[in-house]
Amino acid sequence: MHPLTSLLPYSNDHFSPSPPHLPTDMSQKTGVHRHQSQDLSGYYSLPPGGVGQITPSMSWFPHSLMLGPSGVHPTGIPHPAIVPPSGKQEHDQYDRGMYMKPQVEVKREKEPKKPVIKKPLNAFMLYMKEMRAKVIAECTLKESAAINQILGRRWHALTREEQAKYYELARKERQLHMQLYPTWSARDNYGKKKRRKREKQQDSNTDPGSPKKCRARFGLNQQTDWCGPCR
DNA sequence: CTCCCTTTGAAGTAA
DNA sequence: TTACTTCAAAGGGAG
Repeated sequence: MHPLTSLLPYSNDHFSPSPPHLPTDMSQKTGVHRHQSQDLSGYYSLPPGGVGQITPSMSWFPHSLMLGPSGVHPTGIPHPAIVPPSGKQEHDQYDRGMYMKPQVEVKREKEPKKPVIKKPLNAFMLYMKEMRAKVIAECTLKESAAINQILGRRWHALTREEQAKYYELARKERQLHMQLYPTWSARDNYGKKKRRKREKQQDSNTDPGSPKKCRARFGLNQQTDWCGPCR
């Protein structure tokens, strides 16, 4: 289970700050302020003097300062978005506990290199995290690309209420992320991944592009052009 | 080793 | 504004 999401009391909608029928997320841009997110302290029972006091200048912080000896954030929330900057940061974070690796204590002399703070997961990503194992078990597939296609279909097959759960969860992830790293921006990770191809995703006629774009272009219903044992 | 693939959604950039 | 791009996860496959 996602160490962060496991903290989120989304088991029910009793808190439901917004109607559950939509991915209502307008609040994040319009209402919520980066330093004073009203409702979060209640959700995560942040100690007074916890993240609420994070100053913009502390947007990134050496683990030695902000994380306890066990790598736990002062709030007690082991946020998984922090990933050691060294080596590959893509396939070894979150549930492997690697984000807790005390990379500063290993090589502390050198400049403490900013820890990589990853993007918060969106609703679909959270859904994938939760359902991936189940799909793999059902389908005997292993390749993530194939699994993700199935998950994409299943995502669309969900009811609005079912999706709303993940939208709500994602909203909280973003809010928590915002509290923990007030000055973080998605821009920070731009260009961190090296891409081999892509270049120019041009020509809309000969190259249909991704299924998503293709469906959008032709107005296809995603349900229709799928078949196979894994539905 | 590292990147690609593949999905959706959030957020960034460029026009 | 609008359109396009990048990155979040994941793990087998490819280079």
